Amino acid sequence: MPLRLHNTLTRAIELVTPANADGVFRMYCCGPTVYGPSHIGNFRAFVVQDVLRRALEIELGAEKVLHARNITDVDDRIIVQTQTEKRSLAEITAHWSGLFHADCRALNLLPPHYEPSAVEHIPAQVALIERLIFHRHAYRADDGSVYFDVSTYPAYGGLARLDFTALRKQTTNSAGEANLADKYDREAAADFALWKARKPEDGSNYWPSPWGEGRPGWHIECSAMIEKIFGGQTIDLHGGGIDLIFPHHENEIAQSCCAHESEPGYSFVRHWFHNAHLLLEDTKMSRSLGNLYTVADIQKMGFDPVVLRYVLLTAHYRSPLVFTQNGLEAAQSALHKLDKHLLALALRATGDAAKTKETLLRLKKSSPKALRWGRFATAWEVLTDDLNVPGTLGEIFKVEPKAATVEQAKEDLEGLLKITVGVLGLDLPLPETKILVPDEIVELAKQRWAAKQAKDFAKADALRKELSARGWKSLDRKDGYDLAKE
RNA sequence: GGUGCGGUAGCCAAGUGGUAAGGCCGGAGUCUGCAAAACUCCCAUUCGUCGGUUCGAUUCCGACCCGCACCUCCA
Repeated sequence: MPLRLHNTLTRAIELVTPANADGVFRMYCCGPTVYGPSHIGNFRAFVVQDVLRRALEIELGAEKVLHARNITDVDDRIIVQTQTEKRSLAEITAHWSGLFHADCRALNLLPPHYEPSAVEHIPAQVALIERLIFHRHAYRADDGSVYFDVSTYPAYGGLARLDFTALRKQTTNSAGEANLADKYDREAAADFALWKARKPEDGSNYWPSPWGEGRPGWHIECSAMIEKIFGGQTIDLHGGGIDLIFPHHENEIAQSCCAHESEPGYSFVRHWFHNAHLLLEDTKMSRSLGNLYTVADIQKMGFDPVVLRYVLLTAHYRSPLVFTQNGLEAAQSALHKLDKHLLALALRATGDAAKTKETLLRLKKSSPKALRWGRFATAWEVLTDDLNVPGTLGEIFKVEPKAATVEQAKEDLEGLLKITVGVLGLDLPLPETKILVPDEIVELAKQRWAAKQAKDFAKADALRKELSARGWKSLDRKDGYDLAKE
């Protein structure tokens, strides 16, 4: 079955296919604003987009997918930081984007083919704003800021399906606060900034423009970078968190469509792909609320990032997902189970325990598209229905790791690797975790093993209790033992 | 208030007009001195509530209750 996905624009499940004659699928995803650590809720979006990309590469071939994800490195909050921390914008954004990339690697995210920076695309943004002013979709305010005139784009609100006549009359926002329209020098509350005029508190963070010094507004960067990277043609898919539907993506549509109004039939994006949020105790995880966890926090809790990746995939991408410690533990156990299935199939396929590791490594290095599905074809079928990852996981576990024949084991081994590592990006098996054992624990364990060898079970049991009191346990084998934390 | 999404076992979570996938936890057993690991088996007469349509609804329709999100900082 070809891949089908929910499209926010039409609210329907649609086939995702490349529109262009070259057969290349072009996707753009809104990336992080690098003013602080990215949290695991941010990564839900990037993990989901990564699975989509991998699925597209399976379907179309890796060379037929182009993926762009921007870095927002100019923004009000970053500029405030340059002043409070007395560091340059470049210094701050380099620091946080470096950490972001490290987290991406830890989560096994494929690097995008393009990773444009907003600061590096200021001329492209200025050029786009000029086009909008030329076509009378934007106006310069007295202070030198430029705003998009929403009233010139009748289709505005189409993505979010908001009623703008009602919205304009609204005098309070969701929190019951007064509408902030008057704070800005714009003609209508719905108008949004394309260019923000320089203010004294901006420090050295301003750029020249035909309207005076200042900096670009947020929404224009994506429109400009998409234009630049993909040559102004319609792109196949645009992704982001559900919170970006309005106003960010709504505004992008308005900007890009108005800039192209001289081209009849122009469409900006064919398919809009939005994921629901990660929640913490029924509340959205967000930087402003301060209720966030980072990838580093998860590692400090003793979990490998692949466990987090699994957790982020346990709910369908359009459903909210509540993050809990319990969820991490369940994910770790489930991954362990998959790991066992993988080893069982590899052992059967190779018939030789010594060869399994080497075989697994070799298969993992090969292109996922080249691998066979075996009995995991149904898992893929389920995935193609709107990226139903929970359903896919169910299908994966339904396949008994006992293959009927060696040939089937070989095929299944490829299939299991293809779906888990190749599509879901769950890089199994789990790396063996190295644990530091205190000397006193090592000594107690030695004594216990000696007592056990001497068949002094009373002493051995007493020592096991000693170990337990210190939080450790001995896992005995025939020829020795391992130590583990209880 | 407007708009949208959702309420499925102890927890997480798919799904379908024909009688409930899967994961975690838990229980029983096999095997080991013990413990663990591993393996086998068990674990929702029921899908928020109340009505309706239907031979039949968890699945469709209506009402209601509850939760979450968005309504110009947000992945």
